[in-house]
Amino acid sequence: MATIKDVAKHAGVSTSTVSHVLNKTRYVSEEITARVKKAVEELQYAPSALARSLKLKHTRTFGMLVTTSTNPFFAEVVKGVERRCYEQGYNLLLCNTEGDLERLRFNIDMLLQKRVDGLLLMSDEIVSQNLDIFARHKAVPTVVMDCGKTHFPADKIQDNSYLGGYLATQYLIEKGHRQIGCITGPLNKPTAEKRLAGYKQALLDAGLIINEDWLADGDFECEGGQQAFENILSRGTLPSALFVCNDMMALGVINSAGKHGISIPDDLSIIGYDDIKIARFFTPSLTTIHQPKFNLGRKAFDTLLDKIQSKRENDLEIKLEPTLVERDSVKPMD
Amino acid sequence: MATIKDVAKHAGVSTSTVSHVLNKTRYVSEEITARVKKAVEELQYAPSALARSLKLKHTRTFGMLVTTSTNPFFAEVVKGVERRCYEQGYNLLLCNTEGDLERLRFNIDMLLQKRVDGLLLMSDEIVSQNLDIFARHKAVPTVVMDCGKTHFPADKIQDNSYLGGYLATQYLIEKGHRQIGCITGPLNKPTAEKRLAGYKQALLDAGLIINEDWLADGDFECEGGQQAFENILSRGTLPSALFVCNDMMALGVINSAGKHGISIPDDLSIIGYDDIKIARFFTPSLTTIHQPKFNLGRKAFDTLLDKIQSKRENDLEIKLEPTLVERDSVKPMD
DNA sequence: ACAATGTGTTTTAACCTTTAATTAAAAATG
DNA sequence: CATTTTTAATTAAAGGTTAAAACACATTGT
Repeated sequence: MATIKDVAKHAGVSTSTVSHVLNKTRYVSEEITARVKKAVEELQYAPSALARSLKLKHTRTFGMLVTTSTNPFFAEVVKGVERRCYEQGYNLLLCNTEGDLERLRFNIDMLLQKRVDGLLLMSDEIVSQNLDIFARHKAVPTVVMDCGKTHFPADKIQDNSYLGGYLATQYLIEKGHRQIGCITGPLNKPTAEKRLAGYKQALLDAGLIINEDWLADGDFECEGGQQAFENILSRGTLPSALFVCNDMMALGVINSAGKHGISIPDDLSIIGYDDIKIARFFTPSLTTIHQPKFNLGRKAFDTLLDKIQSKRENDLEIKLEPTLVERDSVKPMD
Repeated sequence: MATIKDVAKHAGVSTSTVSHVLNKTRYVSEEITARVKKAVEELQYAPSALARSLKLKHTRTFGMLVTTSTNPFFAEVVKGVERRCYEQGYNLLLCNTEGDLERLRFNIDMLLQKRVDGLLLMSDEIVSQNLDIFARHKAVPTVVMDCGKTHFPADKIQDNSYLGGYLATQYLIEKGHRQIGCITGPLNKPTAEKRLAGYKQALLDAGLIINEDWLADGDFECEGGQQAFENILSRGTLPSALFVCNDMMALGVINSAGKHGISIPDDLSIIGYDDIKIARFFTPSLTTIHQPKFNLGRKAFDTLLDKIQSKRENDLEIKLEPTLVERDSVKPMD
C-alpha cells in the first residue's frame, strides 16, 4: 500500500505538497500538480481515511441504532438515511439492538470509540434508559427518532403517533363504524401508547364507548397481530372495524381472519399504520396511516449534519405529520 | 476527550504501561494496574479506535454492499451478518447501490479508504463488471453472495437457484399440475436465470411442454410481479399453477389475482421463492422455496473472518441448499 | 540598492495509539 | 560481594495524514 510519503518521494516533492494537490487546499503549480497526479496514478495511491480522520477529528461516518432492521418500517427509514449519507459523502454504521439493552450499550460504546461524527437512534429501548455510556465520551451529536424523553441532549424527530391514531379512528367512524377495536403495540413503547391514546380520544369525541373486549396488545410484528386478533376473537363478538397499530400486525390479522373464514373488509374492516411499501399489495390493499419514512430518515440525517456544520447548540424537535391513505381494507357501513 | 497520555500522567506512569493494562498484553503489578484503572475511571477515558486501527492495521469493520436493503430478502441476510458482527466484535458499514454502478464504485472506494477488514458483496451489479476500483487498493478479503463469475478473487456463497427452481416446479408437478407458468426475475441476473433453468428442466424431465404464454419476467419486486401477472393474464388462458421466482413478486400476483376475482389457490396455485419472514402471513400462507438467509449471512461473515484469521489464500465456494416449505398456496389437482 | 511583499514549497509538529528496544531495579546465582 | 538473570517499568519510533510555521526565491516600490 503506497502512502503519501511514497507519492511524495516518487514525485520529488514534499508530502505536504501532495496533500495540498490532493485536497485542493491551496495553489500548487501546474507542473508539480501534474507530477503528483502522475505519481498517484503510478503508485495506485489511495489515502487512508484512518490517518486522515485521526488528524482531522471527523470520520464522515454516522452510527445508527435500530431495534430490528428487518422490520420494513425501520428498513425504509434506514434506507432514507443511507441514501442521504451517500449523497453527502458519509458512511453509515448500522447496528441492531434486537431489544437487548446490553447490546445497545456495547454498540454505542463501539461506535463512539470509532469516533462516529453523529448518532441516529431509532431504538425504543433507549427511551427512559439512563445511558451512562454517554458520559464516557465526548458529547456526540445525536438525533433520536421516536417519541419519549431521553436522559441526554439530542435532537428529536417526532412522528405524532397521537394524531395518527386519532386520524385512523376518526376515519373508521366517518365510514359509519361504531364498534371499533384496537390492536396496539407493546404499551411500554411511547409510539404504541400514543396511537392508543389517539384512538381513545377519537372514540370519546364521537361519543362512542371503549369496549375493553376489543382491545389487545401485540408486538408490532405479524405474530403479535395474529395472537392479539385470536385473543379478541376468543372473547366473543367482533367489532365491525379494527385499528391495528402497525401494518405488520395488520398482515398478521388479515392472515388469521382468512383462516377463520372472516372476510376483510366484508366482515371486518381494518386500518393499519405505517404504510410500509408492501401494504398496498396486501389482499385487500391496506388502508393505513402513512408515515413519511423516507422523509423521516432524510430529516434525521439533515438535522444531524446541520448540527455538526452549524455547530448549533440547542436541540431541535421536528414533527412529521402522518396522513391517511385510503385503500380497500375498510368498508363503509350504511 | 482524555487521551492515553492524560491517563498516564494522571496515574503517574508511562503511556506504554497504560496501554498494557488496558489490553492485558503483559504483566503489570497490582498496584499500578489499580492506579491506571482509577485514572481511566476518573478521566472517563475511552480509547480512540482510529489511532488504534492506524497502528494495528485492522479496523474490526466490514463493509457490505447490497442492492436494496429494504427488500426483505436482503434485509434478512444483512441482519444475519450484523448479528454475527456483534457477536464477534465487528461493525458493519452498510451501503445500498440501488442498481447504480457509479454508486457501487464510489462506495467500494470509500469503504476501502476507510480500511475495512473485509467486504461482503450482495449486489448483482458487480457480476460481470470489471471493477478497476479494486486495483487501487490492497486486496481486501471479499465474499460475494450471488452466483455468477467475478473478475476478482473472492469467496463465493452460492444459493443453488437452479435446484430451487427445479424443486419448486417438481412440487407443482407432484401435486398434479400440468399447466405451469413462471414469473421470473430480471433475466440478466444469474439467480433469476438459474431459477428459470431449474423450472424448465423440471418440466422437461416430466415430459411437459413449456408454454411461452405462461412466462413473463418481473423485477423481483411486488410491482414487477403484478405487471408480469397482468401480462400473462392478458394473453388468454391461465395455467393452473405459477412458479413465481421470489416472494415479493408472489405478493404482487396474489394481490393482482384478488382484484381479478381469481382465488388462490382454488383458481390458481402459486409457489414462491425465498421464504421471507412475512411469506407465512400472506393470504393464503405462501408455499415457497426456503432460502437459509440467516445462515447465508452467517456463513458469509464466518468465511470472511476465517479468511482473515487463517490467512487462507485460496478462494472458497460454499453452496447453501434451498428446501421446500409447504403451506397453503398450492392446491393439489385431482 | 534594498527593504517589503508575495509566491510556492518544505519542515515539522500534531493527531492517539502500540510495541520493540531500553533502562532501572530487584532477585538469584556463584 | 560481584555478577548475572529476571522483572517491571519507560523511552522512542512508527503508523499515515494535515497544516501552521518556516524558508527560499522572485517581484515590486521607493
